[in-house]
Amino acid sequence: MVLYPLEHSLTLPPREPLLAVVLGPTASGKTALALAIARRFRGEIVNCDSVAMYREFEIGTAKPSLAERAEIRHHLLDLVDPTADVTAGEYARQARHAVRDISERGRLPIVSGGTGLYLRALLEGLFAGPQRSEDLRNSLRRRVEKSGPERIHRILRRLDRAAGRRIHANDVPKVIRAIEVCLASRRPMSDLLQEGREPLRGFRILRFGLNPEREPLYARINQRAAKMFEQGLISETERLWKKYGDEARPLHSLGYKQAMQVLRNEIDQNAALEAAQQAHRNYAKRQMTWFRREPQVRWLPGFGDEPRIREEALDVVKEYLE
RNA sequence: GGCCAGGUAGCUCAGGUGGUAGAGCGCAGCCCUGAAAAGGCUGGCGUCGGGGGUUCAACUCCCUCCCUGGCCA
Repeated sequence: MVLYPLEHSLTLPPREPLLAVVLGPTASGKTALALAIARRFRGEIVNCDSVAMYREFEIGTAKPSLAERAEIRHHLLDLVDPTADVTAGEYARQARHAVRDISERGRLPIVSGGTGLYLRALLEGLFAGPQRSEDLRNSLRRRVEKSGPERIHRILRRLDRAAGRRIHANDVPKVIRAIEVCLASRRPMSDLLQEGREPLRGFRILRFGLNPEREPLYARINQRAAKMFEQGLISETERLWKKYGDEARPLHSLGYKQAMQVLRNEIDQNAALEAAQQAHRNYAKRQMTWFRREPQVRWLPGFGDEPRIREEALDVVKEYLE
């Protein structure tokens, strides 16, 4: 925290630049709202969607169109190769860089996306933990396959009692990460967490949360998934599968995962569509749970492309800039 | 019309020598500190198709009716 001892006196602190954030569940119209704000206030958009960072994944990611990208500059889109692994830490570093760069050029940075962890990493920071270790993860995963999740949870309880209590044994990825942190840093992860995070400084942050009603949101998710299949999601998946193989992580994400099942002849196209719609709906619900506890969110009761929602948001940004 | 198999939670289905029922999915709520579009936790009284009978007690046995699917006419 930057302290201004004279905050309440006549000497006001210098006004910090604004950072706008658009969050909300998938298909709630984040892209439309971010674009509207960018057009009106000379903004540039910083993507905060994990899968949209991968190049060549187009149809299933609902990235902004090429025309929109030509009109408004976008950052952290199409940034990495499909075989690479993006991480929250790497995202946060790059996104902070982008946000500062935009602001220094006198533009309004607008962060838009639905990946809650990445957003938190960007704004609040992560704890000073080690990066991932693939060898350790693989060996722990093998142990889970052989003897079940309880086995490695016992290891965690020995290394870090508090973390063992907090993380359920069945939550294998989190158990593995906690063990990894303890071993690599030679300290309990709980201690490291106590030491806190390094938040993004130097901005006034204005968070917009899109919160349409559940039923219309689910309907829109269903429509959008159907459209992705119509537009050739399966052939895009096939092309990327042939080019990069099973290891490409985004092939396991929503929509692509179901398209892969079709390509492997495990399910038919109709079942794939229904499964993809279901997966997107489940995802939207988890996003809402995550975002509900995000601090200081200005909630907008509708979709980002509705005129009344857009006008409300634009008015708020205007107030903040005055 | 006859025979067979079924009718149990929103859906797909388990189950019970008679003591009023579960599982997966859905749905809802929640958790989340470098795989996060991942992963996990919690929540189930529902006329056990309708009616009648036997019984202390029936969703479970008996009778009957209705519905669905299949086969045969």
